[in-house]
Amino acid sequence: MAETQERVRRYLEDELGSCREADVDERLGELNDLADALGTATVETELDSALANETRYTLVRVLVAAGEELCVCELGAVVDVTDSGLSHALSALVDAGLVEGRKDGRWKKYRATNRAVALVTVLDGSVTVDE
Amino acid sequence: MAETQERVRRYLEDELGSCREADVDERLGELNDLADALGTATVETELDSALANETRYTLVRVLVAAGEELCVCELGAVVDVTDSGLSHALSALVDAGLVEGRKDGRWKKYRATNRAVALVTVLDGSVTVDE
DNA sequence: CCATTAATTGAGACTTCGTTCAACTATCTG
DNA sequence: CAGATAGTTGAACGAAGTCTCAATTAATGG
Repeated sequence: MAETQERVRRYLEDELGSCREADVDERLGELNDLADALGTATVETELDSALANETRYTLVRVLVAAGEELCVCELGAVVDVTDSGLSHALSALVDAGLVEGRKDGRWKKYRATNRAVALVTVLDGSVTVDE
Repeated sequence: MAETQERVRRYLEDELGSCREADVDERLGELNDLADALGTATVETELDSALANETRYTLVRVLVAAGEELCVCELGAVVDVTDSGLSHALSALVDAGLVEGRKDGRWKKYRATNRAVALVTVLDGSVTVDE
């Protein structure tokens, strides 16, 4: 930490030609302001984590593409895990707010939430962003 | 698999009142078409994985917020890992196409790519999607 | 009310991640 | 060229994640 400050000081000296204590402090302040504006980082990391697994990602995308509720038994035809694995995956997606479940007699149906639709839409698009 | 087909068959019988073999086949076909349209799933899972960690996510967001190159030494002031950990994180982000690095004398500077800007922008927004 | 089926839960095995430590490369400065 | 500094690399280890198995709950139908 003190170590880090020293390095930034030398960097600024290099960049600015000269450098006072105040400059280092100001720059570190700016950097911390940037970081502080990131209060929701944890929430969004959890969101990403939910999609950072092929089973879950496929489930979400199928549900988004379907645009309607699908039965667990139908989802089982789409991913290659046991019933148990499927259930664990769906429950993780519910926790992340990407999917909602509804029990219907002896069947259970899941559908994508608005958030899931928004996210998947953008992820699809982002891959083709030119740079 | 054969097990899954049986269950879907019973489900469709339940939903439709009756059900022929052809109906099951058709439904399974539809589901597989949905899944097949997801060819890029792996790529996007990797994208999400890159952001599914607080260190990396913070780095990307700081770089996006900064809107300019930042020196590794400056980034070190923002996340709480060793130099080595920071370097590993940045290299993972480069692999994911979210960040680009440039060597400048004895310093190294990183900046966010367009893809990173697009993704972060949407993730910021998605959290406030009402449902 | 017993058997069957849909789905979930928890425990445990196995894998993948994230971080640090130590060693290394490259650049600058005297 | 010697010493210091910026940053990277690879090995290693603990933590977290993902899957399966076995047991369990809940709904249905004879």
